Amino acid sequence: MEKRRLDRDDWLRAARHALLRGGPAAVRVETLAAQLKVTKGSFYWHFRDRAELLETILREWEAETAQLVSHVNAYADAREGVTWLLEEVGRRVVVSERGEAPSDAAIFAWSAVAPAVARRVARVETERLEFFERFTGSRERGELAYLCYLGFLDRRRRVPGMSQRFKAVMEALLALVSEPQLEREPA
Amino acid sequence: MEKRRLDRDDWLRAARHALLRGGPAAVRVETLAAQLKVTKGSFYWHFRDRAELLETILREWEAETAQLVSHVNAYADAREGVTWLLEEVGRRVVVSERGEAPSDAAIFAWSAVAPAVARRVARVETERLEFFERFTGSRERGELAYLCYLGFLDRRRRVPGMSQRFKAVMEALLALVSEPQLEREPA
DNA sequence: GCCGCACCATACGGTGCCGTATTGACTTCA
DNA sequence: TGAAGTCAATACGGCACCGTATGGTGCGGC
Repeated sequence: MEKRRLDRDDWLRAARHALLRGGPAAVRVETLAAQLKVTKGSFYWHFRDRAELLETILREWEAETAQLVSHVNAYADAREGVTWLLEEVGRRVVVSERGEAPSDAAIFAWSAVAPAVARRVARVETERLEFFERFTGSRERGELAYLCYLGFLDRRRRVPGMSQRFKAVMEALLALVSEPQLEREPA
Repeated sequence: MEKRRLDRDDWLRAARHALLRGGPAAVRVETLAAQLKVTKGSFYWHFRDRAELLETILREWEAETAQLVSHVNAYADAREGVTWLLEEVGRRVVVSERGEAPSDAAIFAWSAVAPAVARRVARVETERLEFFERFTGSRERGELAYLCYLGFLDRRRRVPGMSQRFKAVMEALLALVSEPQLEREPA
């Protein structure tokens, strides 16, 4: 039944899932081993130690998100880029819940309790913010849009079925930040 | 030097701070004891166990936030309520970093890794959302505004000095969601 | 058919943490 | 002064986890 031997990626999948659900503290070698129905003898074959496992997950995320940014920046028309981005991120929001890919939500929650991770996450975020700034034509609105995305990731964990609303919420958001700012009435 | 004897609230302060910085996994009896320069013999005088400590923090937060909501709802004019709210929350954002009061940021990060906490947080959030809905006159914009607040709490952890920008960011946000939605152009 | 490699099991020492039990010390007030 | 109450130190058993050391097992190649 099932596969008998595991590879490095089986461990990574399990670890990503644990990280998403319970944070870094839940990524424990012996617990993962139990879930995978092997002993930790297997783990220490594929990884030097627990730190290497976590570091690998973080690096994967950095690579994936960097690729995403560079891809969306390749669009001449920012609006087209956003359309593609929404589609793509919408997909990832789903697959990452299974541990198939690194997840923004997991990494952000992790960064909240690990300053070293927070610094690396912040570096990635500047690229994202620059994109949103260009898209909305305003540093201020770009930031607000991004904060909204962050809030969605957070709140989604508390609201079952919110993942399905991703596209709808994001489109409402873009409609808001794309509107030209109205003039303040002089009196 | 300093105070010699501790009371329950000394432990709570330390625990809130640890929760904010490192999440629930960082709230450890012996670690807190070391920080407070006593042994855990003291802790188990003031609390039945670790669970009671965490439960107390959560309850305090629930009580504080409920009070906040009911106070802001007492304003006949929602705009006045928001003005007060911003002032008040801006204050708390600062004091909570010292552990003096329960912090939204700490609780939310906690709820990300503890489903039982997430359920209780979600309950509180419906009240908040209802207020923002009334204020913005739109369920959609109210939600977006709240998501933005959540995002701010998250991102603030990665950006030193962002707390100072709280008021500015929130005012930009309110300006955005208060604007009457423009009509979609028919063609 | 057996050799070697890739993967896993077993067993161990070490550490950090929880919670209990017991004793000690300092304070308050009769 | 002495008894009761409050807070803290010490010492212990237990568990979960990390990482290591070493032995076991199946499978491809020769």
